[in-house]
Amino acid sequence: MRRESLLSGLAAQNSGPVEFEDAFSTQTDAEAFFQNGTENAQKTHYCGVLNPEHVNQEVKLAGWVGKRRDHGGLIFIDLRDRSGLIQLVFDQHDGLELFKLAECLRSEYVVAVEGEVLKRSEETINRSLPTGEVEVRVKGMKILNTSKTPPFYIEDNINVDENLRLRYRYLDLRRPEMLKRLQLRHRTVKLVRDYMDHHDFLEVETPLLTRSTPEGARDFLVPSRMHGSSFYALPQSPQLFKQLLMVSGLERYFQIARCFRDEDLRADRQPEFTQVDIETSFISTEGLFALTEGLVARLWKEIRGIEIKRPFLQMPYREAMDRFGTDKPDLRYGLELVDINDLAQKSEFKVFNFALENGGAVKGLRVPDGKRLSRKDLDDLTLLARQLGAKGLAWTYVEEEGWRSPISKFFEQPLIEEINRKMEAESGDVLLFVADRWETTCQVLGHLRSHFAPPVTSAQPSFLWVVDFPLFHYNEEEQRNDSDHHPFTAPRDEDMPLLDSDPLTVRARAYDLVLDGVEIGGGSMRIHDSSTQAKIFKLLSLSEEESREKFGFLLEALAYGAPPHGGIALGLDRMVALLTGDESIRQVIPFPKTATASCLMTGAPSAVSCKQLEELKLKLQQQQQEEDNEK
RNA sequence: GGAGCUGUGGUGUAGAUGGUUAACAUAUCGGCCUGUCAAGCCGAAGAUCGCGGGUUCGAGUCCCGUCAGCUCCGCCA
Repeated sequence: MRRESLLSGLAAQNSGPVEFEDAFSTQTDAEAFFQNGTENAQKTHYCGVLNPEHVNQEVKLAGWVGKRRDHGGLIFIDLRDRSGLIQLVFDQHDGLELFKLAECLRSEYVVAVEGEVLKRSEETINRSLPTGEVEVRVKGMKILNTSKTPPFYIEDNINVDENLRLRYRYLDLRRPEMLKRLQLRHRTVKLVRDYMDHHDFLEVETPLLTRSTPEGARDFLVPSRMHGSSFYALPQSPQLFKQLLMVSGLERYFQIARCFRDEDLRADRQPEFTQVDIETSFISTEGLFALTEGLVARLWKEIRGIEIKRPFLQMPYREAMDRFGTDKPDLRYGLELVDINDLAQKSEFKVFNFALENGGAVKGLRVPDGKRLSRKDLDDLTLLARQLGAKGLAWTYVEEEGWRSPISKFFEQPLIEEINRKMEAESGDVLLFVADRWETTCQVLGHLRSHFAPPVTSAQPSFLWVVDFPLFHYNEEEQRNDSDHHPFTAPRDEDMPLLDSDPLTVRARAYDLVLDGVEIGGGSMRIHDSSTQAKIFKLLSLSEEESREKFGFLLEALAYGAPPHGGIALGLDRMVALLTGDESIRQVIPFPKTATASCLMTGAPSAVSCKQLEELKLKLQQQQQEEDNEK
C-alpha cells in the first residue's frame, strides 16, 4: 500500500518532459529497510536521503568516493551510493590519524564512515544538491577497497566513446543516470507483474532450449551433446508454448520473456531482448486491446505521470500505408502522402503513366516551405529514394507562376493547378512524387516523410493500433507466400473464402501497437482448430510431412479441445526506452551487444576448445578444409 | 550482403592547402592551501595519431586495404 501511494505521489510531480525520479525520494524506504534488517550493518542510511531532519544524528554510511576537494587542513569528499551524494568533511582538528587516511582517498575508493550530520551554515548550502543543506563530519573511516583511476568520469552527461562504456559497463552502470535507468526498468517490470496478477494472469516460464522451427527470423542454435548432430534453438518468442498453455486450460498467461533472433542489429534491435508476452483464451480482439491499453496507460501514468486517452485509435494497415507510408506511423505530425493516381493519368509524364499501367500507384508528398531545399538537397533525396527501392524521385518547386521542375513540361497548367489543389500546395513548397508499385511508392514516400518530421512539441504520446494486416505476403526470393505475422495467426472470418481464390488479399486478425512511430508490440488471434492450421501450413508451401514433422505437436494439441485464444507481445526494452526518452534500447539494457552482436566486456562470442567441439561432435569448416588439404 | 559517419596522451577535443620539438582542456602524480562543491595556485609526467601497406625527400594530414564502434538499407515483427 505504501508503495502505491509513493508511486502516485511521484507521478504527480513528474508530468513534464522525461525526468527520472530520485532513486529514493522518501526517507521512509531506506529507513524501513535498515530498521528491518541487520544485513547491512555498515550503513544506517543511504547517502542521498540525508536532510535537515537528520541533524545531530550519528550515521554510518558506505559508498564510493566521488569528487575530492582538498584544502590542506580541511578535506571535502563527495560520498556516493545508489541513492545519491552527500558531502563528507574531514577536519585535521578531529584527529591526525583519520585525517592522514582521508588524504589517501582517491576516486572510486570504497569507504565506510561514521560521523555526525551537521546543518551547513547558510552561505555554504549547496542548492543544486538534494542533500546540500547538510554534511557529515566524519569521526571514523575504514577504506574497504582502493580503485584504479577509472577510464571515464563516473557522473551523468559524460561524452565518451560507447566502445569504452561497453568495455567497462560495470563502471558505466555506476553512473547515477544509468542506475536510475535500471531502477526505472525494475519498476516497469514490477508494475507489469502487479497489473497482470491483478487481472488474474499466471506467470509461467517456458523453455529456452527448444526446437528450431521454420519461418520468422534466423535461430540461435545450441548443439546437443547427448544427441549428436542435433540442435536446440533459443526461442524467437515463446509463441508455441503460450498457445499450448491455452490448450492446457491456463486461460490467462503472461511472462517477462527473453527472446532471441539472429538477425542484424539496429538501435532498437538486440539479438536477445525482452518481451511482455501475453496470451488469453475466450477473449475478443477488443477485449485484448482494452487489457493492453490498461497496462500501457498504467505504465505511462505511474512512471511518466501522463494520463493517456483511451481507447487508442485504430487504423487498418492499408490506410496506414496509404496515408503515412509505413505500418508504424508517427501521428504526432501531418505531412500525409497524397494519392494522385487519377491526376497522374492525365499527364504526359511516361514514368507516371507506366507505373499506373502496371497496377502501381503515384503519390505525392508536400514539403512545406520546400524552397529552402537546394538542387543538391533534391538530388540527395533522389539518391535516397533510389536506395530505398524506388526507380526515381520526381520533384518540383511550387511557385506563383507554376512549377519549376524538370518534369513541368509534361503537365498542362490546369493539371498543375489541380494537383496543387489536391496536395494543398502553396507557393514556396516543394512537391515530391514517387510512381512505382503501390507498396514501394508508399514506403519510399513514408521514409521521406519522416525525413521532414518537425521537432516534437507535444508531450502527449500518440498510441495507435494498426489492424487488418494481410495474412500473407509474397516472398520473391523463395517464390512463395510467407506469413506476414506468423503461421498461427487466424484469418478474418469473412475473408476465409478468399484463402483458396486470392490468398494475398486475406486479412489477418493481427494487430500492432504503435507509439510515436515505434512498434512496441504485436499479436493476433490464433487459429484454434487443426484443420484450418493444416490448411495454412499448406498455403505456406509446407508439405504435409514437413508440417507434421515441425509442428505435429501443435496440430495434435489443437485437436484436443483447444479454446479460442489470442495474445500480444510487448517489447519491454523499447517501452522502457520510450519511458526514459532514450534513442537506443542499449541505454536500458544492462549488458547490451554491439552492432555486430559482440559483448565488449566479456568478449563474447569466443572460440571454444577442441575438446568442447569434440564432445558436441562438431567440426569447424576451417578445420575440415585443413584436413582435406592434408589428404 | 550494401551505404554513410567516427577512430589523435587516461578522457574529450584542436591540428587549412602534406613540412622540423603534435596543441588545448580535464583527469593523473608531487607541492602549497581550513569552507569547497566544475575548489584554487605552482610544478611534473603522459600520445610514433586504430592497425597494415602505398605515394612522397617528408604522411596525423593523400591513396588502398583492414579492424572496431555508431546510423541506415537489405534482413528482422
